Amino acid sequence: MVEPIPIRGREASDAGRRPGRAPAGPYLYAALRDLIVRAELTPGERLSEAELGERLGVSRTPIREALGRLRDDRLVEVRPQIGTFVARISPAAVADAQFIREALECTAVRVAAELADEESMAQLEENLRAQERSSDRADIDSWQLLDDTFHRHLCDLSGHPAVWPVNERAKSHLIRLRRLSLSMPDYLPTMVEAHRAIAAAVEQHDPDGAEESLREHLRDVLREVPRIREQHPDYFEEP
Amino acid sequence: MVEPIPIRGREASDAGRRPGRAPAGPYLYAALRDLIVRAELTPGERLSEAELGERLGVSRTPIREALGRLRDDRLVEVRPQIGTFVARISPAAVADAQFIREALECTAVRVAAELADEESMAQLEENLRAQERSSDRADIDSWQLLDDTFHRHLCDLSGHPAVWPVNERAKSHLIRLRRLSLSMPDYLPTMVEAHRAIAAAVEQHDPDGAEESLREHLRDVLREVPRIREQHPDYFEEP
DNA sequence: GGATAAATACTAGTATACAAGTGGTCGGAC
DNA sequence: GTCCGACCACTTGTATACTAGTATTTATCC
Repeated sequence: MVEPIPIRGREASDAGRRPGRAPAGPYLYAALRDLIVRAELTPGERLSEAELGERLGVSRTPIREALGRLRDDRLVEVRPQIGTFVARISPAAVADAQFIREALECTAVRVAAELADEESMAQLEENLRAQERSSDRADIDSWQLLDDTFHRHLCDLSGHPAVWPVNERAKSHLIRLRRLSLSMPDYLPTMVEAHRAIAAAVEQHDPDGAEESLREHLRDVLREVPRIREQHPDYFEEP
Repeated sequence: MVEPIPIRGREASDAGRRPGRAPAGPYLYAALRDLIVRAELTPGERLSEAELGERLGVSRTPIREALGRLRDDRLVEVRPQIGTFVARISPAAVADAQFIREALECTAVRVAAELADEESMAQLEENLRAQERSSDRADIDSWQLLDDTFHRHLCDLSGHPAVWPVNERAKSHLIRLRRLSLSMPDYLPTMVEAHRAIAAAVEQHDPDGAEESLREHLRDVLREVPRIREQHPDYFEEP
């Protein structure tokens, strides 16, 4: 798993109290979320606050905080007295997340297409070039970060920064699926191409085109679900 | 404030350990959220984990959990070492919440208008009648609950139950404004009328009409902002 | 009386101990 | 060999004590 982290709080050793540490909770949340999204903590896997705390070099307290937020994201299920489990993929939850994501991102991208200017387009273009480089290197990790950033840019272009955090948390299930689908060959270039089509519509101040391209792109991951389910049946909830 | 609550955990007295209590966190979250929404905890007011815990008869631990979630909702601001404050109303946050709410609810109501059947319409009708009774009695508290339920029904009619919790949390700021606006006379009947128009469009399987009515209704609260700001300038963030 | 430094009270973040409940294992009875 | 009950290990939820940092108050000096 991961190493002990520089955080506020009492350290096991007394070797120098370094002031001004950030609270551990948000960091732990992001780290655990990443492990779940990348299926390093696999769906159905049991987590233990005590064990996670030991491995990450903190007490249970900030672990609980992180797990609480992950529970809000429906990425973990907490069963009192029994344990905490990485949530299995539920088709219903996936459909819900897809609905929410489409509602938020497609509404945002329409506004983005109206408001786009040279500076924002330059930002998107830079991201797309970086995506291409990651795609050329078949670097899935960095590509997924850039994918996320691309979508974030689109949302931010709407002028409503709060959209992204809401969207980000609501689409957690989809990100897991996306990551599992990225293992498949020749997938990254297709994704980059789709992103380019969206950016072109935004640049041309075409809300309808942007929305259509984005919706098509967002629905792409759903087409992979049966294949993913075949490869990883235990990742999915029992019917 | 509120009374001590029946919860799991060690009680100050040893008078009978009653098993099977629900965790306190969710209850505390809802209770504090309600107090904030109703402006009993006023914008800018300082909260103390220790004091809240004392008043509510629990330790700081579940209070921290509830405050953490309220922070996620942007209803409180946590300043380490200094204190926790009820968030003031920020016009930018209001605009963001409005955007998200419209995206989610207007998308959902379009689907609801397609899927509506007799049973769901009966449910909405029952809620509307209850709203009228509350309006006749000028009972703001019960009306607001019914208002929320009405909107929840609309979201649930989309077939995506996860929309409501996401929407509910994202629109926290708006609910505060709505509550402040409800103090104004003759407001409730106008709200009920708007709800009726939305329900009629849903019944007539008219997605465009439903969306338009709902959007108009949702934007109504924004028109009250200048007046609310005049009455309660200290509730608002400094520019 | 005003300015400055030290002391104090308070805070959130965290670690640790305690309590209630669950599930698994083991031993005894049939 | 199977079933049942007791016991134990483990869990999450919670309370309490500790830590680092901030703001206010108090004491001292000019």
